[in-house]
Amino acid sequence: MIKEERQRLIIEKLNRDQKINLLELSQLLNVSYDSIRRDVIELEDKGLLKKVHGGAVANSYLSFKNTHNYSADQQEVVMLTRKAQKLFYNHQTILMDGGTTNFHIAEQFPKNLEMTVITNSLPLAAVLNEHPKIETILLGGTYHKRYQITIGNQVMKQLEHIRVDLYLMGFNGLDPEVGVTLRHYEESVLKQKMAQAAKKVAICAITEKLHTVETYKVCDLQDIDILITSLKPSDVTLNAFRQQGIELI
Amino acid sequence: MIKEERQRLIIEKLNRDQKINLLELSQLLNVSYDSIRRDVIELEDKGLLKKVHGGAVANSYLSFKNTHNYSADQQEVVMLTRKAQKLFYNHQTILMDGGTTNFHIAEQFPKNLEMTVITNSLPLAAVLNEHPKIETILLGGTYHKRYQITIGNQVMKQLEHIRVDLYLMGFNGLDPEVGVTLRHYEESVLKQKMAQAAKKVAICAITEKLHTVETYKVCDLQDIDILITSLKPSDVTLNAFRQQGIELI
DNA sequence: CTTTTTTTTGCATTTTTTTGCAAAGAATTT
DNA sequence: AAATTCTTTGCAAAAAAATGCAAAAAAAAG
Repeated sequence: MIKEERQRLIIEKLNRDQKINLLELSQLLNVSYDSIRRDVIELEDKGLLKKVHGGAVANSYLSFKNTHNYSADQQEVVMLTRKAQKLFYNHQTILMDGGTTNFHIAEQFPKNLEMTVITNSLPLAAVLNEHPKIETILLGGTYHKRYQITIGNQVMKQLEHIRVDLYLMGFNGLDPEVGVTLRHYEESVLKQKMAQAAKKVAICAITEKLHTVETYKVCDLQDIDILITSLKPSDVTLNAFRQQGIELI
Repeated sequence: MIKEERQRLIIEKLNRDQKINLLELSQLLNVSYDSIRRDVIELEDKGLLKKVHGGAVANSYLSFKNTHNYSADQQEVVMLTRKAQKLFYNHQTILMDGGTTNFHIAEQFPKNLEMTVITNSLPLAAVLNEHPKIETILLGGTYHKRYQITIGNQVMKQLEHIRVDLYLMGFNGLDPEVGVTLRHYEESVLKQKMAQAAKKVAICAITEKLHTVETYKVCDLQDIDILITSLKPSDVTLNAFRQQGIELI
């Protein structure tokens, strides 16, 4: 039995039962315990499950948001959020705003990461509850019910007193010509201010958002320092970004 | 059976029954009492439930609203939150902090109530999502994971620029002699500031909290303007409050 | 078709985690 | 205040994980 087949079976069983037991599985598939364990390690690296003592569980096992319907895009998001983890290390202070991508990145922070996160997103603050070593600071302001973030003058004011190592910017569209664009005006202004408060600006772009242009412009390409993408380094699309001296991950 | 599976089953049972008993559960799952207890401790650390003597109860607002078998306490809360609705009318600006009582009061706001609510509680902001005509303003600051509120200097600063019609204060203990007391120091200071920012201060006290004294004092009885209680107006306990000119509901 | 290189696999050893137990200490009830 | 019930703590046995190593299998190179 080849490795790929085993791993496929593991994922299938995991989807059925929501959990697997290593010993049981090794007997079922008639391979050594170690092989199964190594398979599970690989699958965890791919972000397809979560390893626990004695077995593995589906990724969203104990979380509130297991209602998230995983689409075809999901695979790319998982990969991107895993890549994004390279940006974070202990004793940093970072700024993160709303958006599902940022939410997923925060979800995957290592449990022992010691960091300060400043945000205007309530779901983000909620998810950071799971990370005891992360200090969360919430920017106060008018609460926007749909996006579940705070916006407005008060947020802007607080940003004036803030200087962070990194700003992880959520956005709607990214285009080599136009720059970063957004659907919501108030947010676009806010994000400009946030970018000014950070030493470096990073964005995490699923392929779908590349070459997309929305109504309100946030900033030019040159204002971005780091781009996380799932495209291969050889992809011609990335040349424009490279010319601007943007670090690619 | 792996730990994660047990923990999932605990959470599931908890969501069904609203409470669990450790001994019963250890027999049901056929593991030692200690294992269950350790699971419950872990789950409490993750904020998924609250440990009590001999068992655990569902943690928050997330679940206990859709249950029908309210305990005696809960029935009182329901009655009190109904009474509290008299305090609110259109075009007011009110200040509300954290705590389950305030949460339940906000839940029961009429859907057409037009009001501005300023709060430092994330669950409160979340529940006000259901009330389209209420404008929510969130006070920013350091996020306290356990209480799910913002605290600290930044909150204090924002309060300096605020003047509201009513402050609905959450608290732990109320005593005619000592005044209003709290378990958490930082919060007690914050509440003092909040009281100063309001024209009137109201508190909503279940009978259990009357004559309870906690570690940190927030304010004297005379700083309270309105008390919502389920005691009958004839109750002698209330005389002390009446003498201070506190309006009783 | 060999030989070399790489990958995969199973096994033994060490290290870590989990688990159940018992005794001591708190809290709750009677 | 005594009795009961539950918690906490330390400990040791058991279970599982990580690590290093060598044989087997597969892939690549010659």
